[in-house]
Amino acid sequence: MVQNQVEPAATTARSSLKERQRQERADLILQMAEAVLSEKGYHDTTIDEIAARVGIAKGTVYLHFPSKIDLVVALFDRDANSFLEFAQQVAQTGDSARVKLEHILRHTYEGMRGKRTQLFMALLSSTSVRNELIEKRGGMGEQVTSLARVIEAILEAGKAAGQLDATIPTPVLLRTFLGLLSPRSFEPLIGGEQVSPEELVRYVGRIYFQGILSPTSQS
Amino acid sequence: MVQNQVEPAATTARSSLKERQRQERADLILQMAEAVLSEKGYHDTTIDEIAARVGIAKGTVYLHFPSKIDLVVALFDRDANSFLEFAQQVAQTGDSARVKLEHILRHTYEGMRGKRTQLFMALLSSTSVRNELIEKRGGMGEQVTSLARVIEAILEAGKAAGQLDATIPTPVLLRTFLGLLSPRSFEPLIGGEQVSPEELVRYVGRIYFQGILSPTSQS
Amino acid sequence: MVQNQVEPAATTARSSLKERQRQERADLILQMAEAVLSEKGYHDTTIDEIAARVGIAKGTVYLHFPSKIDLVVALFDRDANSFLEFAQQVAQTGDSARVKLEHILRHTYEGMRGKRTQLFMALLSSTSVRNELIEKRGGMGEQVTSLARVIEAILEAGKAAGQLDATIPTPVLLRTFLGLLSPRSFEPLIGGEQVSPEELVRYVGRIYFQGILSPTSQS
Amino acid sequence: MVQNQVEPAATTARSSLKERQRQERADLILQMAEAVLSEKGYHDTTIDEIAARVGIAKGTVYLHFPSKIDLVVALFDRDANSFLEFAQQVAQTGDSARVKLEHILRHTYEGMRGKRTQLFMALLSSTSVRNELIEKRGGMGEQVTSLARVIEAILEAGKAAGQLDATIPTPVLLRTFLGLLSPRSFEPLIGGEQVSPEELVRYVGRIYFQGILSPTSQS
DNA sequence: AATGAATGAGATTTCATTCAT
DNA sequence: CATGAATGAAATCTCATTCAT
Repeated sequence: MVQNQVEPAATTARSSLKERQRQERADLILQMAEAVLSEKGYHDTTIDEIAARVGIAKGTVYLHFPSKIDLVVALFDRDANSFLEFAQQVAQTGDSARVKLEHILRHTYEGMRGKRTQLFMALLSSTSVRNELIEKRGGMGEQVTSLARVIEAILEAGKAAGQLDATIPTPVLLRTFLGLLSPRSFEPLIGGEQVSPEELVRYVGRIYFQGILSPTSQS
Repeated sequence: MVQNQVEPAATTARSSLKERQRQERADLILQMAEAVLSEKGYHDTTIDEIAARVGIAKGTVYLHFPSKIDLVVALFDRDANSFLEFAQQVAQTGDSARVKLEHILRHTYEGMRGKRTQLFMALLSSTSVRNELIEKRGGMGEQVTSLARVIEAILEAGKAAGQLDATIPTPVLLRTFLGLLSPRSFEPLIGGEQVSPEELVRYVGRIYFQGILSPTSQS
Repeated sequence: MVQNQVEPAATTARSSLKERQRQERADLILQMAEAVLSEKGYHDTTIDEIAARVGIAKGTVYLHFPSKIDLVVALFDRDANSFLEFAQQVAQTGDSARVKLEHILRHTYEGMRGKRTQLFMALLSSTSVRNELIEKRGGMGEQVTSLARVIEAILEAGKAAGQLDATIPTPVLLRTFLGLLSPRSFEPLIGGEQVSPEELVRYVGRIYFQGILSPTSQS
Repeated sequence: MVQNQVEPAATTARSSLKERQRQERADLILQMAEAVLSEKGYHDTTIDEIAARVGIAKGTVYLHFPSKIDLVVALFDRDANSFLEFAQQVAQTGDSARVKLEHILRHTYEGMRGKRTQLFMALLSSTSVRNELIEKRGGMGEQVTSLARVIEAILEAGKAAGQLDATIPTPVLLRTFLGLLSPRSFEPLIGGEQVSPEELVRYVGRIYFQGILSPTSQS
C-alpha cells in the first residue's frame, strides 16, 4: 500500500528502462518489417518472417503490434510523421519554392531516408493496404492530408511570390511533385544506379522547374 | 500478324469459330480480371470472384489460364502490347519529341485506356506481382524493355534534333516521364476529378517540357 | 445458349442429385459435429476433428458452413426446429396438459432424440456459445422463444382448464419444466443408467405433477 | 480443522501473517476468477483478465495456482465445500425432508451464494471442464459424491419417515432436485427477474413436493 | 515474491489448384 | 468442354505457461 513513495526516481528509472527496452524491441520489429515489406509487399510479408528476422517468436510481434495491419500503420505513421516534420521545417525557411521543394527531393532521395520514403510511397499507393485500412480503420490517417497541405502551401506561396507558374492548378503541381518522390518504382525497368542522389536532385529539379526542352529551343 | 487467313475452309471455319469463341471467352475473363484487380489488388483478387463476374465456373478460368499469375501476365501483356504498339506508331510520326510524348500522355489519360494503363502501371510497380513473376517465370517480359526502348528512342531523337535538353541523362528523362503516366496513384490523397484528361495533358506537358517556374521568372 | 431447354427434367434431376449429395454431406458433417460437440463442448471441438471423423478435408467443412459458429447454429436450428415441431404437434392434441407435457418428456428422453436434445439443451445454456452468438449474430434465434411460447401455451391452457395450479406463475412452471428436460447434465454425478426412459417419464412426470411427498402425507 | 493454533509466537506470527496475506490474495484471485468465469465460461476466461481485475501481474496468479484448471478446481472445491458444509448442517437438524431441502433451495437462490452455486452448477455440467479435469486429474473430486450422498441421505430419511414417496427411486429424486438448483440457466429464455428468491423457493418447493396439478384436481 | 515479456502450440479461416462427373 | 466440390498448404492471431529480472 505504501509503495513507490520514497523513491520515485528509482521507479521511473526502472519503468523508463523497461519502456526503453520495449521501444527498442518495437523499433527492431519495425525495422525488419520495413525490410520485408519493401521486399515482398504487404500480403507476402508474413509475421513469421518478420519474427524470424528479428530472432523472436511470432507471439512477441503481437505483443507490440496487435495485428499485421497495425504494424504497417505504425511503420507508415513513423515515416509519414518523419516526412511531414521535415517538410514542415523546410516550409518554414525563407527559401524560394524551388529551393524548398528541392530540399524535399534531396531528403527523399538520400540514403536510408530514401528507402523509408520508398516504402511510404509504396504503401500510400498500395491497393491492398488502402482497402485494408479503410475497412479496419476508416481512412489513411491525417498525416497524409497534412503532408499534402504543407506542400500545397509551398506551391501556393511560390505562386503568390511570382516564382511559380500560377496558370497551372495547384493540385496538378502537387500530384506531379509527389510523383517525383518515388521514381524508384521504375528502377527494375531500368536497372542499377547510374546517378547519385545529388545529381538526381539536380536533374529532376531542373525538369520539374525548367522543363526538359533544350534552353535554346524555349520560345 | 498474318495468321489463319488462307487456311482451307471447313475445318478451319469450325476451328476458327471455336477459336473465336475461345478468344471471346478469354477476353471476357481478362476484362473482369482487370476490373477486380484494379479494385482489390493482386492478392485480394480471387479466381472465384473473377469467375462469378464472368458468370462461369472457377474451373473454366483455368481452362484458359493455367494459373492466377498467368492471368495477370496475359493482362499485362495485352496492355503492354497495346501500349507498345501505340508508342511505336507515335514514334514513327514526324512530330517533335514533345508532340510525340504528349500523344502518349493523352492516350494514357483518356477513357478506358486510362484505366488499363493505370492497372498496367500498378502491376509494373507491384512488389508482389514482380516477385511472383520472377519466381515462377524469370522476369517481367520483354515488352517492358521494348517500351522503355521506344520512349528512350523518342527522347534521344529529341535530343539529337536539339529539341530536348541533352545535359539531362536519358534514363532520368525516361523515369520521370513514366512517373507522369500514373498520377492517379495519388488520387486518394487529393480527391475527385477536377481536371479533364485534355487539360491534364496540357498542364502535365507544360510542366514536363517547360517546367513550373513562372515564365517571367525564367532567366 | 440453347441449353437445358428440352429436358428440364434431366437438369432438375441432375441438380437435385447434386443438391441431394450436398445435403447428405452437410448432414454427415452435422452428425459428426454433433458427436464431437457433445463429447468435448464448443471450444474443444476443432474443425479438424470434425473433418477427420467425416473423412474429408478441413476446407470441405467450410464449403458447407461458413464458420464454426455457423455449424453450431445449423445444428442448433435443426434440433430446435425438430423439437419445436414436435412440441407444436403435441400442443394441438386434445390431451390434458399433463399428458402433453409427458409426451414432450418422453420424446426428449428417448433414444437418438435424447442425445440431440441433450446437445440442444447444453448449447442453450452454454455461456461461450451464447456469447459467441450474441456477438456474431444478435441473439439465439426465434425458435427458442417460439419453443418457450408453445410450452407456455400448454401450461396456461392447463391452468385455464383447472388442471394446473394457477397460483404458480407460468414462468416458474416453464423454467422448472425445461429443467427437467436435461437431467442428464447430472449424470456424471450419479453414474450409469439404472432407469429406462419410460420409467423416467413416469417418475419425473409424477414428481412434476404430483410432487414427491408421500400420498398419505399430503395434507 | 485444528491448525496453526498453538504454535510458538514470533515465527508463526510472521508466517501466519504472510500466510494470511497469501490467503487473502488467493481469495481475491478466486473472486475475480469466479466473476469472469460466470461471465465468459471456461475457455473465454483468460488468466490475463483475471490478473487485470485483481490488479496483479499474470505471473502472480501462477504463484497461487499452478494452472488455469487448478484455479477452477480451487473455485469448484471452495464452492463445493461451502455447499457441502451447509448441506451437512441442514441434514443434521431435526426438520422434515421438505424443510431441509427447502433450506437448501433457499440457500442456493439467495444473493451472492446464488451466483456461486450458479457457477458451481455450471462447472459441474460443463463438458470442457469435465474433460479437462478427467484428463489432468482423474475425476471431479470427492466433494461431488459427498454432496450427492448428503442429499441422498436426506431423501432416504424422508422416505423412511414416511414423508416422501418411497416408490420413486432415490437417484431420480436426487437428479431432479439438483436440476432445481440451477433454474437460471434458462434465464435468457425468459428475461429479467420477476420473482424474488423467497417466492421462488415457495413456488419451486411446492412444485417439487406437491406437484403442479391444481389441488382440486388431485385425486 | 512479483512482474510481464517471451514463447510456441494450436485454432480458425482462405483460396489457388485439381479432378471426377 | 464446363463444372464446382474437394483439397490442404499457409497465414493470422490467441493465450496458457515459463522465466529472467
